[in-house]
Amino acid sequence: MKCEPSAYTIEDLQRDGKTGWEGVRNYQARNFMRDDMQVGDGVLFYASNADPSGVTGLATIARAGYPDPFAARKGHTYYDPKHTNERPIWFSVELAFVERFANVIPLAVLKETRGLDKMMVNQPGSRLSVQPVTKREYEIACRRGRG
DNA sequence: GCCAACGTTGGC
DNA sequence: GCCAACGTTGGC
Repeated sequence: MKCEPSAYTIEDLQRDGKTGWEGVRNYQARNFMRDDMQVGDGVLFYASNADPSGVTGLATIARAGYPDPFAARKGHTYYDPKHTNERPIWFSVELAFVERFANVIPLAVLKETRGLDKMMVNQPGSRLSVQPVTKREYEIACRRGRG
């Protein structure tokens, strides 16, 4: 799951312990959160538009997909008039902090790591803010992040 | 800050 | 339903 450091970081998550992941407004990313994420699933936390961009730590799914509360809040940045409580369009999950990597795994390192070549984030033009990761890729990334 | 890639919007 | 215009993402 990607986020720009100006919005939220792994340090913020460490401080908060838990956070709701609101504001995803892309249907494919929405589908991953709504349909595929289960409580206890592992999450690679990725800092985008960062220096360097890369995986900064680990989180876990603390609450599976539920309607994005801000999508129904008039006046909120994330408000969408087409979204209602009866017919929700946008979904959130809750993340819980797991671990902060001592060193960021920069994107360039992800790209050259054996076994991660098929990872979505390594495909050209891959902008989705929520992407699937295989168990194997997750484990390889963990090893890298822990040095 | 540039710009390529990509998603969304809206006129027709 | 096509597709040009436009907005956003995000690496560099």
